[in-house]
Amino acid sequence: MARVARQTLIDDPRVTAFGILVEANARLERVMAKSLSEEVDIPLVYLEVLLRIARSPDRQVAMGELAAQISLTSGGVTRLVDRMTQADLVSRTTSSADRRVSYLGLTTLGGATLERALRVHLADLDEHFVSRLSTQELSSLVKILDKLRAP
Amino acid sequence: MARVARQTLIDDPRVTAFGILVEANARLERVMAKSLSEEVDIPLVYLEVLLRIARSPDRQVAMGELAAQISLTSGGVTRLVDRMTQADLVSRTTSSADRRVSYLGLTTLGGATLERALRVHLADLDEHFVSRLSTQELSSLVKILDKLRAP
DNA sequence: TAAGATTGAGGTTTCAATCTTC
DNA sequence: GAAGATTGAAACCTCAATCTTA
Repeated sequence: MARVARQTLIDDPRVTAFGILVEANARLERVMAKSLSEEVDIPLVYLEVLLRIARSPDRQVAMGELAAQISLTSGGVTRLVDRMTQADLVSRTTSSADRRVSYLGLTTLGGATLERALRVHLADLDEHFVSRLSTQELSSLVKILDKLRAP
Repeated sequence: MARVARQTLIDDPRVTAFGILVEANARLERVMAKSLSEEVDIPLVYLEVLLRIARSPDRQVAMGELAAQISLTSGGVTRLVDRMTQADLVSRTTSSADRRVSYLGLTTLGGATLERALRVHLADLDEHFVSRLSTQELSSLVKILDKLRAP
């Protein structure tokens, strides 16, 4: 019957599974963002940017690469970096090899802010993420999610 | 040493684990959104709303409940529903029991759009989500993420 | 007074067009 | 012409204040 078929479509376990992923992610991001905003006075995306820079070779990232890593468009990253530059957290330097690309680095304040933010973030992760899972569950989760991450 | 400590903080496995969750989620949402936009001409959040309504008792949801489910503020939901009403996908009806609350239901077009969108969405899920995991991995993932979802 | 929803103001992101450099 | 980054316009969301009903 059509009605039964429609019901099945709506409650399809694949749809539900994806929904649970989205919900878990949204909830965690909300919690992390609130905490960072209150205790370090930066939005969550700032931490993501600072972290990507710190983890990059020579602690420098090209704008385009950063855009891909944090899932924003190039225009979005341009403005985001504008704000972070205004706040003296990052600084731009144009590449000497290819003057179209501009590299992003941490300022002194940016490095210090990253460290403060990471301590707050780790406490949040312990409270809302790690403590809810066993060691095995956490490693399974990472292993599985990693398969979903690559293009 | 300070330098070693900082390095460890940046590469802490808990931070990395959360980062992988965010990346996997972002990538999947991007893919799903692109596909829905191209093939059904609706944003991903429209599907989320249509689905929440269809899954609710009597196929009706209060605005506030919807806001909690899809992780938006009440103001955000008001405008989202405005747009969807404009597109004749949903309709508001004020509750007779409590005239402060307004319930959201599917229009005929909304129901048909939901069905079309779900078929596209399921194909995407198979291609980018389900096919990358074993049956066991998928069920593990759901079980683990479910623990991270509750408040 | 409190709860549910809406509105105005402000901030962030996307999309498309543009500018610069290769 | 193509790639990397930026800009203007528009879309969307949040926050706080407001309106309505309980």
